Amino acid sequence: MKNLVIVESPAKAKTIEKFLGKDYTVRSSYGHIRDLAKKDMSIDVEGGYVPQYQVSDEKRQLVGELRREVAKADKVWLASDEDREGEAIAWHLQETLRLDPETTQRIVFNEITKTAILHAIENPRKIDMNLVDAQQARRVLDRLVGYEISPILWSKIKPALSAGRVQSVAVRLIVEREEEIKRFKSKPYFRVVAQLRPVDSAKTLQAELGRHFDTADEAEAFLRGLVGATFKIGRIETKPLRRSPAPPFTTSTLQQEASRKLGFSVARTMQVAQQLYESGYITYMRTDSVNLSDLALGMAKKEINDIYGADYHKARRYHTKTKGAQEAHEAIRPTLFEAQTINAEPAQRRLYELIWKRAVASQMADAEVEKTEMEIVVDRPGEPAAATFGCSGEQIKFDGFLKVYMESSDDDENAEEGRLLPRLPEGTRLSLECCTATEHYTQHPPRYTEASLVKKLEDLGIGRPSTYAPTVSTILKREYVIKEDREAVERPVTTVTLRGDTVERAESTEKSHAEKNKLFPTDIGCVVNNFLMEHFANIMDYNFTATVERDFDDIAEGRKEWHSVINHFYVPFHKNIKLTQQNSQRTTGSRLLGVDPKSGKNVYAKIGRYGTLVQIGETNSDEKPRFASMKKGQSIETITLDEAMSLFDLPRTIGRFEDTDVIVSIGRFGPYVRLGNQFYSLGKNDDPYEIGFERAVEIIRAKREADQKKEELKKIYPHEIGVVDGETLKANIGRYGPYLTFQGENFRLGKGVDPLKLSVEEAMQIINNSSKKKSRKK
DNA sequence: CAGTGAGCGAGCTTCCGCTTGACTT
Repeated sequence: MKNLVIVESPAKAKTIEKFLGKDYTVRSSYGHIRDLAKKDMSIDVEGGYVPQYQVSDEKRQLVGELRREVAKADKVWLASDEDREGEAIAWHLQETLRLDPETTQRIVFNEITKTAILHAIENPRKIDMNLVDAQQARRVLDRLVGYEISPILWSKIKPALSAGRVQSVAVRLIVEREEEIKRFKSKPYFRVVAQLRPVDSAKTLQAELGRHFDTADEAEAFLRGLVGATFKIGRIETKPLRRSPAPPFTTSTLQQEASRKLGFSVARTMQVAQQLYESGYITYMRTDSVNLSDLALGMAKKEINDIYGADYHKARRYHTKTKGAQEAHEAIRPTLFEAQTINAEPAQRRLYELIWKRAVASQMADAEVEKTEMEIVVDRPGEPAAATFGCSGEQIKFDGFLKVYMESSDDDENAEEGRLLPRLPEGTRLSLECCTATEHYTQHPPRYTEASLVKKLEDLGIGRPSTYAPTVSTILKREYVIKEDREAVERPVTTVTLRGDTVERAESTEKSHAEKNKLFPTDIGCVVNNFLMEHFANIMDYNFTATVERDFDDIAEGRKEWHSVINHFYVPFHKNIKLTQQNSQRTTGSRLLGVDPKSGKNVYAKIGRYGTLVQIGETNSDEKPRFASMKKGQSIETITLDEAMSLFDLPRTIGRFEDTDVIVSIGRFGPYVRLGNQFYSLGKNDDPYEIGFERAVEIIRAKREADQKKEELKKIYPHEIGVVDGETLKANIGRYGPYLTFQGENFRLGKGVDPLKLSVEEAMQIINNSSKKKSRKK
């Protein structure tokens, strides 16, 4: 009997094939094989929302191969994931491969072990059409929303913009956070810290006053009142504290920790995780589950017992609280817990170690901490109300999981270090060494990083593990948001110090927090967001996804019919689309900056077809207005009239070289120097408004030299190294340096390898070592 | 590839979720 099993991922197929023996062929569908056609809506709205599905060009060959496998097989098993999308993949396979629903077996397993798979094989079922319909509703809704709103943006704001259930809400979060920050008024306040010395002790104790002061004067008055005061230890409270480890990684928590601890972007995290997955080091990296399989629990236990001892082990099962989680996979964990680290390139090794630590720690004992809080009572002469200072200390009694892993938080600056307090009895008298009031500023709410945006989206139940990274890419690519750094700014701080009987004030500066890789909304992002908020408030509602997800659940449970759910949404939505298209004005975000002193005409900043621009004169006047694109970093809201006027300084003629004008300007692809009809791109640090003649000529010469080098390389490459099995083996040169070509495939060369000096044997060795592609094909 | 933003009009852009290669101006 010949069996064909189809799963979603090729790496999974490889593993499963080993468990099933020679009667089973395991193939992969590589995700969805069919989807709505890209062009047009591809939904017959009038005919009752019939989706028009299509096998895409990239999947056509695969579908052909699967058809041939089906023809050879007696029985077909559809083993895609056990969730809405997985069920739909199975159904699309059944339809496209023309499988008989009566004989086709649908199986699911959420653990890749022999027992789990054999158990699945023994318990096949039919495709659950309710679940499929829930997916169809999800798919159709997203298409309707995206493909009906986007064209409105093209006509009302700018071409090639986009809107969608997920991306538009992501942008909204960033725009609103920026507005919050703009509204935020940073206020100074004074923290008072005292250095106290217990009698007969050399060691001082640091304690902080329980309240803050608004002004230096108030702080000073307080400090003066401390002159002649007596200090003694009041209540001491010691309580045991337990800390528990965080659950093992999901996609979103991995992205957050890799961002905080390793500085990875979410895309990089996913790329490296994919490599680890394909090399068999970790389980699947796109998951919303915190569950560990029994196998994993056993391995973790053994590993912890071996390394740290049985005291450090505690079996724990975690449960997902995430909204809309589908839990088709395990949490992200090492496949083999015994490998504490791996021999791989640094990024892979570091991410792996992070995953290992988090997974292992999740099965370890609580940390036991003793927390001591000490109150210090101040008796001031002539002052009836007592002032109290406080200090706290921590002592780790048992480190437990902390031995392996500590989760980071986004604002580590405020992390309190657990310091130890001296053991002193209540009532101990203390003498005041000094007391300082230091000025601080209240902090605005933090801007989102890629990873904290993902966390927020996950909290709202918006988006899926497979789309977090692509969603971030989309809103960056559309230029709704940009990733930027903000340098720390210096601000004045006053400190007031009491030492002995004298109070002194000192002025100094402190630096605010620098921000790195934070997400800022752009002008386009803000204008699009305002437009969508005004006309499509329901789609922009943070609860929109959660609400429709409830409908999808109802469909999956058979309580609702999907067409009627879509109809209920679409009728008012489409009416609104038509109304908005007819009635809303073209939106440019235009702002009047002032009057051009030369012409007396109005100067505006606004969004144009190709980005933000500055305009002198009226659009609807007889005389055509003058335009200039804005520079990177400028925005409609903040650009000044002077800055705007200076944009018209280009093109500049800065001298003559080789009897030709040297002209500097900015083009479609950035700033350039032009000599006749030859163009030379400016460097990253060159400012076209400032650049001088000498630097321009330097750029021209450098480019010519580089071009000449390229010409010479072209003469050398492609370089034939030799002939193997009747196929020529060549070295070629591309954008990323030299590479090898053999049998129609390309192979990377390591750094420092001179392709011209390679022998045939050496080259073949490089090919054989790096050709994972080939071994897979065979 | 190197201003285009007026006006004319053709043709294009766009969603979310599932999954990996392919790729050297």
